[in-house]
Amino acid sequence: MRADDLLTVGDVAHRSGFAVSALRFYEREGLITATRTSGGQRRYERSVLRRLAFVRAARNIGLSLEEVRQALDTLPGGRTPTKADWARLSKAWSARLDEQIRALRALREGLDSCIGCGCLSLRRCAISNPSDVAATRGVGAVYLPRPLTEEHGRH
Amino acid sequence: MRADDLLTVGDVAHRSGFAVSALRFYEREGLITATRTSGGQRRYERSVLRRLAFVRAARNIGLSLEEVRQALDTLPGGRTPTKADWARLSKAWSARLDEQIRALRALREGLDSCIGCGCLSLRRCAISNPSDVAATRGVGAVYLPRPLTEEHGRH
DNA sequence: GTGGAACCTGAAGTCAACTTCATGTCAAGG
DNA sequence: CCTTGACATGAAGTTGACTTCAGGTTCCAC
Repeated sequence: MRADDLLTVGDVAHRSGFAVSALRFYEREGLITATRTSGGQRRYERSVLRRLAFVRAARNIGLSLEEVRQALDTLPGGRTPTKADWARLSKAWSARLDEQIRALRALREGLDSCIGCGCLSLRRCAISNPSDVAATRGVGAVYLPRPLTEEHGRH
Repeated sequence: MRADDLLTVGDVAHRSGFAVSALRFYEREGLITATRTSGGQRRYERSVLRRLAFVRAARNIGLSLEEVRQALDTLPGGRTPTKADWARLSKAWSARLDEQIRALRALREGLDSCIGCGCLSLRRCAISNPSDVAATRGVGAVYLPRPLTEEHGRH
């Protein structure tokens, strides 16, 4: 960290928990931006940390990078995102999580009714037929998040 | 379908909802087996359908193919699996689903407490720190299933 | 006995989200 | 000034779960 309050990739990696390679990747994908030194090295504003916190949170909820990018794009260009911005975005996540939980419960419900019956029929078993599960609830695609990783904790 | 009750790949693909290419892949991976005609074409026993129902169900729960393979390997070699066999295998899923639901709820809980607060801090926010969420509940790795796909319905 | 759908194989491609590599440049403490 | 750790780049590799491709073979209803 240096006198002016710009951060190097190393700083940002350390403080965000993302690998340097991931930061470069995110930049290519348009999720974050950086200024450059005269020598071409990246320098980040402090606000990138919040943006990255957003990215991590969204990824944990199960959004793809593309979705994260789109969400970030709806943030007002110039100014720092406000609480209202954050609330708007996280509200959508809430519904998404509800949906995910609902889908899992439906699956669990089906499992309970299947355990011991040994049905596992391609036609009848709800566990083997998740699209039916979703369909009977009148919902379209059901998205569940990728596995939560542990890799990013204290280190 | 032919007189003897062996099924062709096409039959199995049609009735299981898996693509022919997936069936060949599963065979290479040791999830299913097939006999061959004198000409080298695959012929499946009817029981492969139940096995595939298991695969689909397990995948929906969120197991990797490797895990599915291991589970299937515990099935008794010679005889046809009984209901009890299938029940034993699917019983473990219940805990797994519970764990997944629990993890999602923890996430959702954190989200609720975050909405509107705009915290999104890398250090403080539970949504940005799922490993903490998992840790405080005293559980190890938290696995969530891959997205449920719709592709497999009527067609 | 034949036409054509269905089948065969190994190799390569796909997708997401990154990581790793090879090779070369920058920055700053001593 | 110089060393050396941090940084730069584009290209290629990784993983899981398949799909697609190219080029040939089999099956079986007519």
